[in-house]
Amino acid sequence: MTRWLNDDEQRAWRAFGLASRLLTDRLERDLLAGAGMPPTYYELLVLLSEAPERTMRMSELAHWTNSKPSRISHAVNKLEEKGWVRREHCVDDRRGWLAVLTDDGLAALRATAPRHVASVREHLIDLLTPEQLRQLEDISQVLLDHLIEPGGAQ
Amino acid sequence: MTRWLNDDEQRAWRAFGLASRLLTDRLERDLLAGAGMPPTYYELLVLLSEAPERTMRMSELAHWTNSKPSRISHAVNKLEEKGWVRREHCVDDRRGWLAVLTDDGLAALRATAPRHVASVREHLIDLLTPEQLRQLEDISQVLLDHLIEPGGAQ
DNA sequence: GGCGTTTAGTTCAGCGCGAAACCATTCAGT
DNA sequence: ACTGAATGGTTTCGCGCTGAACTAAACGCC
Repeated sequence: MTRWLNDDEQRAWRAFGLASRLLTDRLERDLLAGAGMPPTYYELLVLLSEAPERTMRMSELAHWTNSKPSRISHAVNKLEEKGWVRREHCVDDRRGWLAVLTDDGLAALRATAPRHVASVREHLIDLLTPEQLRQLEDISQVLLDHLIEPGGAQ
Repeated sequence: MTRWLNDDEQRAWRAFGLASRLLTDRLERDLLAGAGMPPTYYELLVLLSEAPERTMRMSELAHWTNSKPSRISHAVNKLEEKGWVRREHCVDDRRGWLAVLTDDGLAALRATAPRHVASVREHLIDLLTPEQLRQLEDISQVLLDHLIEPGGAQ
């Protein structure tokens, strides 16, 4: 009844599972060592830095990071403590809050980015041929089309 | 000075990063719903079930899961509470402990496996062509050769 | 044999996260 | 205008994990 994995499938799945876990761990360690923050926080700073006015609604941050509101709330708290982000009341909807990237936050991001990019290069990009990189993108896109929830994350 | 990512690299990296995170999350949710345990615990049961006498040293478990001793210690505690694993003193080295998969543990694993395999199929294997699956394995292997620490996990 | 060093494993404090309960504001239907 | 439902965020609690400090047993070397 159960369609078990054959040898090829087994090997591919195990290799992929382990590789993506190790890569994630490694990038996390590098970023933590270099920037004192986890990748998820870094991602928030990147999003804010690319947004108009360096500002985003909490719910937008949750949406674009495919995560739950509570995570954003926790994260923005921590980033606020570090002085990298500040909250502002939302004018047109008094339930909402805006997260604003501060100058210090932008500086921290700029100081960190080179090391992070170098890490991504070292442990992923530069290991693969351009052809493999294209294959990886195609494969990832297939997974994303399947996995992304229609309305984004809640 | 910094070699920034070009567009192709950027897209590949972002797609891969997000896809592997979403896949991990999804498999975790499925497994948690179906078996009441996180994937990491499941992995331990699998390892034990394949080991001679359904038995392994704590340090071996740590080695093969590429993880730290403290994680194994916590995990085996929890699995012991559930009655799926029990500890036995190691005879030839009285510092060490053996983790033994109980009959209940094996039963729990067997009851869970089909749903887990179905989940892996649904969200990964069956989405890809055999060609893509082979590419994914090759790519993963490149990463593993680079990332695996010579002596296993520390 | 005795003593410092290494090794196996546990414990404790703290982190990032999710689920669920909760509060405040806004919206929809009448 | 009023009331019930939906929405935006926060808070509390518990989980799995890590790093560091710690205990106990084994090893190396004289």
